[in-house]
Amino acid sequence: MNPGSESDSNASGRRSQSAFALIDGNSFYVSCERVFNPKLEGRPVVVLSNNDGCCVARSEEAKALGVPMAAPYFQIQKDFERAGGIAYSSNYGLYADLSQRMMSVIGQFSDRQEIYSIDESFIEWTGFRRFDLTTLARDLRQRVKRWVGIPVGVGIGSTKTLAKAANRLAKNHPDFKAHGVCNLLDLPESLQDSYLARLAVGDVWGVGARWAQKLQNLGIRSARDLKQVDPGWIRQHFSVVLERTALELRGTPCIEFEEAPPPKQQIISSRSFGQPVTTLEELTQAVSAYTARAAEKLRAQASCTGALTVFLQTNPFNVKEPQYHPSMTLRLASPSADTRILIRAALSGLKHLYKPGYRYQKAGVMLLDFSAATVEQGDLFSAFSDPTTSINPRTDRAQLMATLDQLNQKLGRGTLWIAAEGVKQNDVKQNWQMRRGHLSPAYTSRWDQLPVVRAIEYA
DNA sequence: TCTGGGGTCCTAGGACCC
DNA sequence: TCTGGGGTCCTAGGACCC
Repeated sequence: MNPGSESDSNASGRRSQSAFALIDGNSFYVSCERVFNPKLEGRPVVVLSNNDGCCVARSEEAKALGVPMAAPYFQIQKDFERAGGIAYSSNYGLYADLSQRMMSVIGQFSDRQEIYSIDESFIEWTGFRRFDLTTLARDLRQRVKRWVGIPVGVGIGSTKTLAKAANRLAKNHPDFKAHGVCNLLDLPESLQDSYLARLAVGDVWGVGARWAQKLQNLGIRSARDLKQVDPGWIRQHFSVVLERTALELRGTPCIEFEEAPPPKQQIISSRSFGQPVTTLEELTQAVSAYTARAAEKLRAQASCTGALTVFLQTNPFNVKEPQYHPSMTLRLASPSADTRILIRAALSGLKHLYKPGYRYQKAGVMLLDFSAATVEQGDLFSAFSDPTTSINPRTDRAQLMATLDQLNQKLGRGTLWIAAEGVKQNDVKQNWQMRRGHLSPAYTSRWDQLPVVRAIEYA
């Protein structure tokens, strides 16, 4: 673009400017719980991480009570409940389902959508010149609320970072809060800047706690300050990543819009245990279950893995106990996505790592070094069929895994599993399985837990 | 007693190659 | 006294995101 061209030099240059909107669900997990439980409206509500550990979502009322993000629940439980607060265990099945519905409604408002996380989505509105984007955003909000039941905020700007900033303002700034929409493109640059000046530098997308502190020490306190610093200087003193953020604040798009997420380069499956675990037998079950989960994800993106890391961990918060945090990476003879092969490798690693006498708090597996399933490399010694049978180990294996996935998808996770994952005795949970003491029903994904509507009789 | 579970990108330094 | 230059790959660590 010519430096002197209108859209480049003109501060408010709306003419051919790109336009992005960021839409996100307000306190998303809490809002999901509220959809089917309207009694929660107006009350302090938090949703907890796995094992009912930390508060990962807070309603406005809970924030007003001073519950910090990621607060360990056991530390605040007493005060919170005394103040009328309610806590829920994470019900990911429910949140994932409502997320899909929300995303598909949002997708009706543009042909370019990037689903950025379970509760956030960018859409591109570049070239929507005949629309008033603020009005369009309000329509979007209404439709999501009416059709899905989730309240959302919308921020609009000429780059993804500015759309993020606008979204922040839409939620927190009194000028926008009422309508939940902030459209920076509608404002002259001087006014934009005065709003950016109200946004702490640490609230800018891409600026974490570390950099925020360092920036503040240098006198760069707001989004506007960061916008006005020379990007080259930022690159020198921080990194090319933060330089891009600074450029984005100036209206220069540097961050790709990704309609289709690229395949993952690594897959992790790990969990903290419901209770400390000491025996190899329990660890074997847990590691097998996590490996099965990781293998399922691997197949879902049509990859094979060439290597796998197993790790164990004692509770790092328990400083009085002896700590042990070993890991081991195993290479497979040839890339695979077969749960049985992966479990075998993981368990052989586990046997090396396991030492009795520790109270283990967490275990996990990581898959790395992926290749496409379609170009799976044969192994000279196993690729040939046993001449006495008609079994082809490679294709039959893929078919078996596909059948496993189909059944578990159709009939629910846990319909078919590898015996090494263990068997519940009389429906009693194994120690390693996570605690979920405050779980709401799977309203939308289980027949036996559908919400029931009772007729109300009027006198 | 109880403290989440995923991911990505960038950089620096060392090993190694021609 | 003088002691190449350019490249790739891998790993660890540090930052960030939700």
